[in-house]
Amino acid sequence: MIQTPALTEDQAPSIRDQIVEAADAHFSRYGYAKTTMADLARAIGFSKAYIYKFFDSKQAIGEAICTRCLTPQLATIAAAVEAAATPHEKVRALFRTSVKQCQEQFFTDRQLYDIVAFSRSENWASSARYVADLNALLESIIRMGRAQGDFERKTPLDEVCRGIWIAMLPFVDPVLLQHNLDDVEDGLPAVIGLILRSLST
Amino acid sequence: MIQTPALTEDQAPSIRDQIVEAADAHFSRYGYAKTTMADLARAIGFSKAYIYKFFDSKQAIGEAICTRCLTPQLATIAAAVEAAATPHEKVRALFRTSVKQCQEQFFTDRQLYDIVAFSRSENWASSARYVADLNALLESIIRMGRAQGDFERKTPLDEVCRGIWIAMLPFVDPVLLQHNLDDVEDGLPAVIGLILRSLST
DNA sequence: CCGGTGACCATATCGTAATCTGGTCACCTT
DNA sequence: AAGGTGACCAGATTACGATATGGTCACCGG
Repeated sequence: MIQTPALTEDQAPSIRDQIVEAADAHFSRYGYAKTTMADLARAIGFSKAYIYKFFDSKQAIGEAICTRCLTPQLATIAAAVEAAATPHEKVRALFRTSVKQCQEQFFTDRQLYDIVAFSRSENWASSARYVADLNALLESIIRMGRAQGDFERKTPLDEVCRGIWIAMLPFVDPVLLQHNLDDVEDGLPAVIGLILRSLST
Repeated sequence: MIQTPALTEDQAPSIRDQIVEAADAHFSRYGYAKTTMADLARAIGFSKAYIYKFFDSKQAIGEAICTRCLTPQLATIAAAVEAAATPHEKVRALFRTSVKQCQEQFFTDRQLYDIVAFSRSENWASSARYVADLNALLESIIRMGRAQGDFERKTPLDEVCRGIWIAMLPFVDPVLLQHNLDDVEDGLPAVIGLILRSLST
């Protein structure tokens, strides 16, 4: 199956890509709500109706933008986890960089942060994937930690992951993080410490 | 200093009490926002201005109602903690009954629940006291658990309490609890278990 | 002085008519 | 058929005057 046209070396960007690019620019400048489909259409020089040949809805475009934000964040987190030596350190790295990424986006790209937060609160597919991936990563770390004998093994794996995720919610959920920004400095280490102690044998 | 008039056995309720009573009735029927000071005034048969001789603001009345809700809840929680045998059980009792109280109020007195939630989100004195009291209770339990050798003692007490509180936020904060009602059944035991494991030696 | 109030003000809230926006569809052009 | 569009619609949103509300104050009667 041919994946892309791939006719020329630096081919003209596909219409779809143009839409995403325009959406990124507009969303990050004016926000999701205040950007209209007409704005996007004008930006790419086609009619509004044409956009619907590539995206089912405005939300679908929003999800694409979210994925665009979230994918590199996930990669950074995965890299940090990779770089950490012990399972303990990996758990710490997972949550510390996860929160740091969120915070950074909050201060540099407030508009996009709001979209991501909204996406999370509405449980869009883009956010659902991100959450699922983070949880899978967490689970794999705990599995490894158990295999190496660093973590306790009595509690059901699912329950442990569930508990950790909920405990981290105030920092890991963008909507909640907004209200807890001041608590990150002191509170985050406290919760991570709590989690690490709960995992220890 | 004389605390109450205390002239007759079942004396006429003080104006202040009448106001609180009327507020309780109106708030729980129509909600905080839709109850006007004029409504309250009419209910007690005095003028609106007169209410301000007893309360500085509508919010002050709201706080009185919150305290009225929260005080018995706190008593119930304290009793449950008292009844529990071990520090482990006391921690479990603290959070289980705390959440149960919230849930019950949510289903039986939705309007009042909303006021309490609002009070919490705005950090009114009524809620601040409740939170402070719960935290003090938690701290005393952990102190006892440490003294008895049931809980680990390395981690600073403050940090432990802080971490536990934040981890429980999704269930202990009325605003968040609303969005997590479905997660209580599975999630709450998971988080409490997590906390208990983190406390163990 | 104590118990109590009507009239008043700035702001919040509401009702609603006008406008805007997401989304659809028949249809056009090449 | 493939690429593309204007015109249209129901419901969301806005603008804004009218109304309602929290709060204050000078003042009244005994």
